[in-house]
Amino acid sequence: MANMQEIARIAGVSLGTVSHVLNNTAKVSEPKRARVLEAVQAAGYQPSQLARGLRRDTTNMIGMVIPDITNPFFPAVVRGAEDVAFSNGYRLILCNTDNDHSKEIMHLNELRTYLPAGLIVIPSNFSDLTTQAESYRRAGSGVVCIDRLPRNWSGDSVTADNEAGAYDATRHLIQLGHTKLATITGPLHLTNAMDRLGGFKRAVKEAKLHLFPEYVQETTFDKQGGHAKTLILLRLIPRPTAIFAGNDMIALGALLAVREAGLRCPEEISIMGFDDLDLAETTNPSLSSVAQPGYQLGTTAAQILLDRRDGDTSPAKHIVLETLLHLRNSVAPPSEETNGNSSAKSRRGSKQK
Amino acid sequence: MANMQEIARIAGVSLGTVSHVLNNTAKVSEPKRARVLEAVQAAGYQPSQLARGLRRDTTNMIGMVIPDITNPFFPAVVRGAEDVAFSNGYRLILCNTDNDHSKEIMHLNELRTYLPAGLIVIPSNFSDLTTQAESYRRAGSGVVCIDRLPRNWSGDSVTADNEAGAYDATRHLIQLGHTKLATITGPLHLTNAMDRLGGFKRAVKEAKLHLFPEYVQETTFDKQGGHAKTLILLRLIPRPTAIFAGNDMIALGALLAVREAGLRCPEEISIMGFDDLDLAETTNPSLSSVAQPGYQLGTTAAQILLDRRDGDTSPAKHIVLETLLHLRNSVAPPSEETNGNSSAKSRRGSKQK
DNA sequence: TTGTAGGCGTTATCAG
DNA sequence: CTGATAACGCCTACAA
Repeated sequence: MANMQEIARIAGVSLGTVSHVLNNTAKVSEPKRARVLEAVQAAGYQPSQLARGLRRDTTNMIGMVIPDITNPFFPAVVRGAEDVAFSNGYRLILCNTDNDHSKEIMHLNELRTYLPAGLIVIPSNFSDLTTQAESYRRAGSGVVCIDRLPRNWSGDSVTADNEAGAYDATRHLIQLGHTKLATITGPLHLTNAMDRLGGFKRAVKEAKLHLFPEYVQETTFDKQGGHAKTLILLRLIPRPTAIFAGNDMIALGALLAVREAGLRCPEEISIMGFDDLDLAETTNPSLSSVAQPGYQLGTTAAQILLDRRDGDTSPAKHIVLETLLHLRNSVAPPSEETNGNSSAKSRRGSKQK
Repeated sequence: MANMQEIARIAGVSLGTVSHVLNNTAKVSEPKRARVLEAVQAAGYQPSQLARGLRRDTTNMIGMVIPDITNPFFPAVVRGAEDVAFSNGYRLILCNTDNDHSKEIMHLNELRTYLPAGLIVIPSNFSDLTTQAESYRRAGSGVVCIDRLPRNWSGDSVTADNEAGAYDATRHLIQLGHTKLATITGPLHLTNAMDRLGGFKRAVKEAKLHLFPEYVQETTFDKQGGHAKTLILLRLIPRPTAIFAGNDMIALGALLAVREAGLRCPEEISIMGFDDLDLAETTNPSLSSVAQPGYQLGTTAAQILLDRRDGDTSPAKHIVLETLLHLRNSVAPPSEETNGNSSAKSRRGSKQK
């Protein structure tokens, strides 16, 4: 590859001048300017990002650390971040942590040596990233946590309104007449799982419904977990008539388990998901779910990073994006038999909807 | 961040010595060695990848250029590449092209200035990447094309056996007794779409079935395309009894269109997909599909890159991974009425399966 | 075995 | 306005 020296030679100017026209860092006479640009064009010259980064003490890379790109919720987030990054001249380095904190630390440590413009992190765990973030901040690059937050996180963050989303979804189930509501949560050391449980509980409490401890099952955010915990719920007496799943993968597992158990959804049991993945509309029955703006999670985070880089030194931002209840066919009012002990009143209430 | 100079000072040795123990590039006496290591530990030192790359003329980054991470087939590919890369100390820079060739060129040009160890590309288009690849090769880094190939590609490649996969799937439909087979292909300037059409045609021809030109519809690799083209196919007389979709997204659109048209799948029309995405098992009916090893596509490509970097100068590799027909509920023998003009013989044949 | 010094391609400072 | 020149942090001859 041609370098600046070469361009300078071709254009018949000094190396410094080339740099000046490339970076608009000083006025250069029109004729020389033109000659430089021409030489750049002719040689197909592109400045070495490596050398530039070394010299400027920062690069145009943004580190993106996520649990697993294979999890269907994350691609949209990554894409959002990449779109904003790319259109501003930044590139993404993608790292999967598999929710393994040691892997996360490795990535964080090494990424720093690239002097990235910033970092977008979906924390793998209950881990405390404060130290790491501090070290990034000292190096002049920001860190934004999204989707879920590490313990004691005081830096910039972008999350969905998990609590409100869960509350809305649960309330909807209650308004349909359900009184025996169960939930299968994600790992409760993750703030999003915890917040969703919080919203669920608030709605249940507000409706003055009794919540059996066994009606709250914790598992991993995947199909297997949803499947296993649903089988447990279905064996309970009284059996719940509605399950609020911590995310769509769990809901999918629940759907499978319900079918295996010979029950019909939504007639005998309602299932509500969270995330509103594409698959929600193609399952059978299609899945009602709380839609969360994954793409915007990514764009917002990237934008914050760029703003910070442009000198925004305002206090830490904690952006919370709204969710939206997307109703499909996996929820319905409880049937007479399955809801035997609920009052006629509440059932009538559900009919009004 | 501490640098080597600092470590040298702490350990009371010279900068060169630090480098030597870090890279095992010369024998260093045990006491000094220990002191260096200790200093490294204490300071939490990590070498600057930027400086190292500049000096070594290559970095531990691998550029990965794909159409769109949001397309459900690609995350597995990316993950495969990342896993092999990561476990060998390499990192991935992810770039989305949206099948836009100019965007692809931009990425390719800029990525080069990072001096990446190599490039994994899912070509966006019918574009000729030979020039680009040549320039990478001159810079000492390899380029591997996967999933589909650019025109005239003579470098390393990893693809699924699209032709054979499509052939197997079509043959299966034929063996079930279908004689009126249609296909909805992806963009035919993409080699994978073209190869799948090739396999389809080979099976049809081999069975001596007539193929109406209208039975071959070309569209984009997405749900909308599948939906629109299916509506066209359903209006045809005679109406096809089986549709081989170029990928699962198209198949999904087909499923939707069939349902909208008031037809039943698979009773009145069979649908076969390609990719075997996760969603294939949750659709209604679940989707029969040709499974293609996305994850392996990624791992294999990354491995080739690493082998090349380790000095493998053998001729260009063209690795073709096998596909596997995954049968579910969206295909069935044609019914009497819909297949009125097929011979009793062929139908009997299908019953034997 | 250890240290010194040159240079990778840029940017930025500072004279001219 | 323009051109030297000194870093940025590291690797690697080469010398000692």
